[in-house]
Amino acid sequence: MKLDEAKQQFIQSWGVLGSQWGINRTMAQVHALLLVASAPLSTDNIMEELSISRGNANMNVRDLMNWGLVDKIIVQGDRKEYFSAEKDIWKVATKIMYQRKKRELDPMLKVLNQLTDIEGDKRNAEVKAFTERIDSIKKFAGQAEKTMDVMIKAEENWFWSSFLKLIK
Amino acid sequence: MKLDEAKQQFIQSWGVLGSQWGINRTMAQVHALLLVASAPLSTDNIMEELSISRGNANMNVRDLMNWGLVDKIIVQGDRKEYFSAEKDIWKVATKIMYQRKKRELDPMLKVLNQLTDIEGDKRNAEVKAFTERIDSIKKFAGQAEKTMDVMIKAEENWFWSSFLKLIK
DNA sequence: ATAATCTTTCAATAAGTTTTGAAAATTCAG
DNA sequence: CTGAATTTTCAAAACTTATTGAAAGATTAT
Repeated sequence: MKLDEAKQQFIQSWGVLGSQWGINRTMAQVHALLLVASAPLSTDNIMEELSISRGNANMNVRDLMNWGLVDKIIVQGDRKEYFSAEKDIWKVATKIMYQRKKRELDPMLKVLNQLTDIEGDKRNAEVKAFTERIDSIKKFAGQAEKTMDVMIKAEENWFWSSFLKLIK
Repeated sequence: MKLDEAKQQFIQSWGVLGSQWGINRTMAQVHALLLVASAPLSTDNIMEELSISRGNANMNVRDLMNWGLVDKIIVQGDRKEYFSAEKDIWKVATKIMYQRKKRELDPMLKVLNQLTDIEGDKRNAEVKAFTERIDSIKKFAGQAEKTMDVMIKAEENWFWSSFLKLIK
């Protein structure tokens, strides 16, 4: 396989994966493009490489910057802005984890916490069953949140080496 | 808050969360409904409670059964089928993890493995940079997969107690 | 076998999401 | 300040995914 072919392949596949992940397909493609680019790219480069509109390119690059996956690069004597992706895969993963935690876990805990204090007899079987179910979900979500926090803060080697020791 | 109100609240919120997760909103609502129901429900019950069509109810219940999150219950002397959700939250979580691994991680590894063997000089800086980047992603995804496999197979107490020891 | 009851399928439609492209806003050099 | 270059916004259009509901397919009681 030729290098350019492989890059194309990677970009397309990353896009498909992204959509299976609930991440916008174009955002995933822009990310992939910047990941395998040998130098920072401008909005025009991105538009051209992915055959997408200016608005689309701009929007997705900005989302990627908000996720902390892409940085803006200023080149002296050039009006255009250039963009470059974080290349350390552990950092990429923790940043994605952080976003998913924020979008998935945190709202869940928020909702669960609003669901305490049911009116009526606490000894009533129905009330008890419901409260206990919600509590077990809450407890679980709390543990998951702690785990993700640890992973997000962890240094790569520390985390994997400890984990592998643990599961051995 | 009244019990029925709290249940409604939980169902609606679980649905919203589901869609933020890339899980079909109705599927999440059906799941939530069955999670807090005090007895198994029929398709008609589900249609009524969630104000959805028969086709929709049927389809989502079947998806939930495929995920292993819901079981069909047969009641003697009743033609209708009833449905009941897995209540053990750890089992629910591992089943969801399994589906996500299948949809997200496995295809990623498949793609990455196709991207080896780039033609041309292996000492060429561009080729080298690309290959190394793909390899680091592959290595990472492989670790993540192993970790999820461990979690999916793990018994609840074993997993949390080990993990908490680790992060302490 | 027949009819009643229930489940499944699927084409049409509705709802939701992403993309475009042109206009508005911003930035910067002279 | 002016005007060229660039980025940002956003309403409309294209595309994608979910839902409906009626018809077809199963299943069971009589």
